[in-house]
Formats: sequence, C-alpha cells, structure tokens
Amino acid sequence: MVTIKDVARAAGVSPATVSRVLNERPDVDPELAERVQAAIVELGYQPSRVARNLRRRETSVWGMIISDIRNPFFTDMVRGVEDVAYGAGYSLVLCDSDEDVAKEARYLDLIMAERMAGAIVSPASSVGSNLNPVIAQGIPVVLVDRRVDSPILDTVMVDDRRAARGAVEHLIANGYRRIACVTGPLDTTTGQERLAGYRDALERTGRPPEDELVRTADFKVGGGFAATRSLLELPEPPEAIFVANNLMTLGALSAIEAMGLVVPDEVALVGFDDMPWAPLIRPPLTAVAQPTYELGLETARLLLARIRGEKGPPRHVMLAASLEIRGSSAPRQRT
Amino acid sequence: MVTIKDVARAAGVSPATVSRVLNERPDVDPELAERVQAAIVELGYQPSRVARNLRRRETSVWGMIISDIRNPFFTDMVRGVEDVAYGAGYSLVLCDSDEDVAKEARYLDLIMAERMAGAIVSPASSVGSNLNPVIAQGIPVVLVDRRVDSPILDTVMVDDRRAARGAVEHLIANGYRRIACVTGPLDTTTGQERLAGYRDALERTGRPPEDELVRTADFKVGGGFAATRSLLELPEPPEAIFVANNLMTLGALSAIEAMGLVVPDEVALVGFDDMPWAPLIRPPLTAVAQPTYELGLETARLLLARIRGEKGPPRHVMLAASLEIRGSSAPRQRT
DNA sequence: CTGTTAGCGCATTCAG
DNA sequence: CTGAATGCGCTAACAG
Repeated sequence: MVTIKDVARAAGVSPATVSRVLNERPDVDPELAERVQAAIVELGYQPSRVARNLRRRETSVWGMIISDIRNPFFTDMVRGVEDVAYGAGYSLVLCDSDEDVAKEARYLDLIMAERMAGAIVSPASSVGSNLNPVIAQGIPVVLVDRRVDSPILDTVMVDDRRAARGAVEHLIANGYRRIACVTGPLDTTTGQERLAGYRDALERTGRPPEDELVRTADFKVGGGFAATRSLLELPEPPEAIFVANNLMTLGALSAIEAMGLVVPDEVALVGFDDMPWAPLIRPPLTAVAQPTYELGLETARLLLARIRGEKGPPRHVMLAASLEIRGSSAPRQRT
Repeated sequence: MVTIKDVARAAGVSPATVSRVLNERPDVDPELAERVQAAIVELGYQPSRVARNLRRRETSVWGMIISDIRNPFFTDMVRGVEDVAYGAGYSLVLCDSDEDVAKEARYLDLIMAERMAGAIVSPASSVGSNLNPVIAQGIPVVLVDRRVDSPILDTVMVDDRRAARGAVEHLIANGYRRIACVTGPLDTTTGQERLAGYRDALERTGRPPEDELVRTADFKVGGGFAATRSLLELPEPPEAIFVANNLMTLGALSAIEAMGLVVPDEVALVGFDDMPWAPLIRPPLTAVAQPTYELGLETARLLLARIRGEKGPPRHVMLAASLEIRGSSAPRQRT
C-alpha cells in the first residue's frame, strides 16, 4: 500500500505538499508540483478517501434508497439524480430496500455510519420508516415519490391524487361505470393518494365509492395479478380497472390474458406509470405518465442546495403527471 | 458528533472496552458490556465506519458497476448479488457506467479510493476498460456478463454464442431464409459473441453470412430502432430479424410498428433477454431467456470466496440460456 | 511558498 | 479481563 508519505519521500517534499498538490491548491511551486505528479504516477499512488474522509469529516458520496430496483420508475429517477450528482462531483450509492422497512433501516445506518454527504429516500412506509436519526446527525435528506408522516423535510412528489382522479374520470367519460381500483400498500403515500384520487373521481360524478371494487396489493407483479383476478371473478365483475403502478399493471394484464378476456370490450384498463412497451401491446395501454427523470433532477437539486448550506423551511416540489390515452380505455361499446 | 470516547466516559470505561463491546468480543465483563450498551443507546452513538475502515484497512462494501441501470437485465442480476452480499454482511454500492468508459473509470477510482472489499464489473468495453489498477491494489474483481481482453479474472457468463445460434437456427427451422442481425457494440464480448452465434447458424446451414443484413447498434432503444428501420428499408428487406438485446428489441418493435408491418408475416422477430411484457404483446415475443438472477448469485459467490481468501486459478462459470418460443417467430406462411 | 505538528475516530497492541 | 498508548493515511493549523 503506497501512501502519501511514500510519494513525499520519492518527490523529496513533505506529505503536506503532496496533499496540497492532490487538492489542487494554487500555492504550490510548479516545479515541486511536477515532481509530485511524477512520483504519483511512478508509484501508482491512489489517495485513500477513507483517510481523507476521516480527516475532513465529510464525504463526497450520496446515498439513495429506493424501494424496488426492478421497477423502471425508480431506475429512471436514479438517472436524473445521477446526472446532477455526477456533475457536482458526487458519487451516488444506490440501495434497494425492497419495500422492506428492516432493510431500509440497515441502509439508513450505512448512510450514517459512512457519514455520507446527503441522502435521497423513497420511504418503504410512511409510518414505519424512521429517518430521524439521519436527520439528527445533520445529514441532509430529501424525500422523493413518497412522504413520511412525521419529519419536516424537502420533498419532490408527483400529484398522485390528481393524476389518479384524471385517469378514473377518463374512464367515466368513456362510458365505464363499474370501475375498480388496484392500489398499493396503504402505508405508502402513493398507495393512499392514488386510491383517494380514484374515490374523488367517483364522488364527483355522484357515484358512491364501492369498496367491493377496491383491492390493496403490494406494488409488485404478483400482487397485481392476484388482485385483478379476484376482481374479475366477482359475480358482477368491473367494467374497467385502474391499477396504481406499473408492475401491478403487468400483473393485471397477465391475469386478464390468463382468463381469456378482451381489452377493452370485456374489461378496460388504465395503468399508472407509462412504460416503453405500453404502446406495443394489443390494445396499447392507457397510462398515467410520470416525469420520472425530472423527479430525479429536482430531487438532486434540492439535496445539492442543502449540502451547500442552504437554510430555510422545507421545500415541496410537486410535478404534474399526464395521461397517455391509448386503446385499452377506448370508449365503451355497449352491447 | 458523539464518539467512542463520549460513550466510554458515560459508561465509566475506556474506549478500548467500548470498542470490544462494539465488535462483540467475548472477553468483556457482562456488566460492563451492559453499561456500554446503555450509554450507546442513551447518547445515540453511531460508530464511524470511516474511522473503522481506516484503522482496519478494510471495508464491508462491495462495488458493482453495470453498464445501464435502466436495463432490466442488469437490475435483475443486481438482486442476485444483493441477496448474497446482504446475507454475508456486506453492503452493495451500485454504479452505472452508462456504457461509458470514462464514467466507468471514475467509478473504478472510487472503488479503489474507498478501499472497497470487492468489485463486480460488467465492463463497458472489452478493450477500453482497464481493471488493472484495481487488481493491482489487491481488490478482488469478478466479471459478469462481459469479459475484457487482458486480465485473468473470475468470470460469470451466459453462453451467448450458443444461445444466439439457437435463436437463429430456430428461425431457419421455421422457414425464414433472409435473416438479419442487430447486434451490440463490437467492443463488448456480448456484442461479438451474439453476432458470432448468428453467423454460426447461417454457416451451419450452408448459407453464406450476409454482412448486408448485419447492423451494429448501441444496446439501447434508439439504436435498435434505427438499425431495424435501416434493415426494413433495404430494397430486399429481411424476412426475420435477430436482435441481440432487450432494449434494442423494444426499438425494433417500435420501428416495425411505425412502418406498419405485421409480425411475423412480414418480418419475424427474435429478441435476446426475455422480458415480463414479452408474452403480452401481439404477437407474443420469442426471446432468449437469460438466467439473470442466477448470474448475480454465482457472481456474488465467487467474489465472496475471493474476499475470504480463496486462492487458485480464475474460475469461469458459464450458464445456459433458453429460448422462449412464442408467436413472433411462428412458422413462415409462404405467400 | 513549504515543512512540522497535531489530530480526525477507531482498533489494536501491550502491560497490568 | 481492562486501560493506556500508538498509529491507520490524510489534511488543517501553525511556524518559518
């Protein structure tokens, strides 16, 4: 292991001077700097960030905890964060909580233990996720996509409730009456709000919300499949289904396929999160399109500002989603 | 910032004893240990891994560099790695090189600078990716999905060549003759081998490989789209296309859709990497299914063994892929 | 402009 | 079994 001392000795200077060269401080004699550079190359020296971090009491790493790395929604967002972080000289450490509060807690510990510069979290649960220790340690935290109940933090969200309402209103406008909803876990704000938006739409049109037609699943393919099948096996099945995330929509499509039903004639479908393959299936899928990459950008910018010392009350950014109307929710053909 | 000294003072012991408690060393008086635990809780003490890493000269973090975080193939693999790492007490840091050798180099630097315990890399280029410095630092490295030219490292691969050959032979068996290939960058081993497999299949059947029908794209949606369109605009377009990864297949499907062509009657299609939505499109997509999660598991196990000190020559694990036959490559209807 | 000195927070000697 | 002393590799503060 070649250290700063070895370089100093080889260049005939003191370790402090090597350190100055490494940190590109202007107050170094060009000739010495050159000798140091040469020694660094010659010895293949790689400064230890571990030591540097200890000494400086700061790191150049951000931690980002998402709840499902297999969900394209999150990975698109990650790209937005990454681009800002990379541009500002930070590295991004990605952690996958797998919708599991225990795993999430472990990654939060890691963020604290590594004294990371900042954290971006999409909490696994609005009640079970405890960010307080991280905040108490003075590490800036920004929430994205989902909120938690207690702390006062910067957040970047999509207007889920409005988007969900719009999706269901679209179904109503297209002549569907018995509309079901497959939402996510009710301890996530996205699960809550998308369900609330569904109910908003029904109430607006004077239709009482029918809890018989609401299913709560896990934001994953399997949950969407089971929930959809249970809906379609009702004595009086729904005419249309609003599914509150992309993976569950995949499950819903499989369930419909497995039961041999025709979309939208026998059951119409609107999903949440637009996907690259949505236009390619038959019929093409109507879906709420979220500004995923922009969510990442905004989140990263807020975090960067806090890391740079910006004070003041928490900021809440709310981005709008749009509805991509395609064939799976085509106007109802009454039979 | 509460340190080990604060805890020691609060518990009325020495820092060394606190350290022993933290590391669950058996040689501590139970009563003292209890007092230390109490003090830790009381003060909300969180040991600094930065300091611990410096002192121990080792970390409990793995670095994993993948070339595209938006590609489900990689994220599935990540889950496999994660499960092994998590189980063995390691944390996984995910880095996205975005198929860019420069970004990759930066993340490799990070792995070295942070003195990570091990690295898993899916190199952006078989020639441009330079892992030697990492290896020289004594950090165990395992390659997954792609190889690099020079170093002798453990690798975990899929038998790309054989899988590609099988896919193309399937098209031939189903009556297609003019078969095109959209492959990836030729400085990736996957790009090379899948093309080689395509050529193998053609040669076996006595058909000369036709370079006119080969396109090299970027393993991304846009590249697949452009390559496919250019193939279909040929004076004598192909009867079938073999596309060498999932994202490019998405692009190919869009191109075919945009040109209003019917699959498989006007052009048949076989993709590489099976996707959850592959059975849902019309017609369902025939694709080479890779054992993604298992790739991750095997890779992580090899790395774990090396970290634990296993010596010996490099090990090369090769997993087989399977062909999921669906409608997009149905037997040709001669007109 | 440069070298010397002194820690960052922790784990590991070595005495006791 | 426990505490005091030492240093991991680096940078900040201070002299010169």
